[in-house]
Amino acid sequence: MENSELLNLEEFLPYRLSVLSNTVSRGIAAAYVDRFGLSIREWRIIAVLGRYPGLSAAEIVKLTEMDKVAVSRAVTRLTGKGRLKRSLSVADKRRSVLVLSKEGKHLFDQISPLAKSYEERLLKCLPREDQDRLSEMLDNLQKQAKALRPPD
Amino acid sequence: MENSELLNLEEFLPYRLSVLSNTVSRGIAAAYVDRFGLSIREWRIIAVLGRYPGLSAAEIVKLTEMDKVAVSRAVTRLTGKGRLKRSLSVADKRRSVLVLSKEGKHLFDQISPLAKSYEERLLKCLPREDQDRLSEMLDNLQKQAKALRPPD
DNA sequence: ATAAATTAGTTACATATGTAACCATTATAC
DNA sequence: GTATAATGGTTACATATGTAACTAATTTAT
Repeated sequence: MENSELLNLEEFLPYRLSVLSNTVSRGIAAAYVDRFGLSIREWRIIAVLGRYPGLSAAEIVKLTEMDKVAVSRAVTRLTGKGRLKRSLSVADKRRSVLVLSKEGKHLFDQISPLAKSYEERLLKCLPREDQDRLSEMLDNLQKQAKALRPPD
Repeated sequence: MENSELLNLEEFLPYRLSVLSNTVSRGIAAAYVDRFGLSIREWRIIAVLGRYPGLSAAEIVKLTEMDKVAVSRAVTRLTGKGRLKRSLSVADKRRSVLVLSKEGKHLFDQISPLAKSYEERLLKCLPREDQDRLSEMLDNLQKQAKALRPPD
């Protein structure tokens, strides 16, 4: 066995992405989980609906790459807490139509600046041109990762 | 409220990192989870011990940013399945000394090339110089994210 | 030398998660 | 038009997970 075939975890991109993503997600979560009683996934749904009101659960799944059961459950919880309003599409009675309630919007308005502030501080470690380049690379990687993924 | 303060999820780095990391992790997991009966976290521990035999659980925690309970449990499972050998440090009887068993090594040898092959295919979407630059950026981001994280 | 604090690791509990099976509705095939 | 397939979403089950409380060993302070 060639040593070069063995994995060096510290240089392994998937591993580094995972570690970074966990560190970052927890860093942001620290700013809202306790304060607003919102899980990371719930916040993600608030955030996506804040941007795109009226999405269905399936559309949230596509946008966020979250599991559809996870979305269903988070939506149920958020609706139960009055942070989301759920109705059925007239055109297709299977589809839900999801929008933030007044309270949900308020949450979105409060957490958005916290999240953006975190991002800003995080990106301070990169020069502006690197930031743009990173953004492009992440787009490309995401497309490639999706292409490599076996069909469900 | 200025619109610029509101979050645009698609441009939000933490979100994009999370989505990418999930897509990638699942993409690789598809190659080993069913085939070798190994969870993502178990594989991560195999991988890190393949590289650094003799680590303690706490050292694995530091290296991987995994939760210490998660590590403890994965180690217990792996030991139970005969994929890991656990002994106690002579110098400090609290510390475990963890090494791959023969079977664990075999797993590491089998999965490493699969993982590396995935990484190679993933990185094909970036020119070589971008790859190097990405690597640097991820290092910087990781350091920054750790610095921003509130102390435990 | 001993009490208090720290560290390594595990356990118990409540909650979260993934998989598969399941309705209900809509689309497709014939 | 009816049977079949596909889609949106939920539920049930087994497992996985995070938090906090815990034991045991070691270190630090006095």
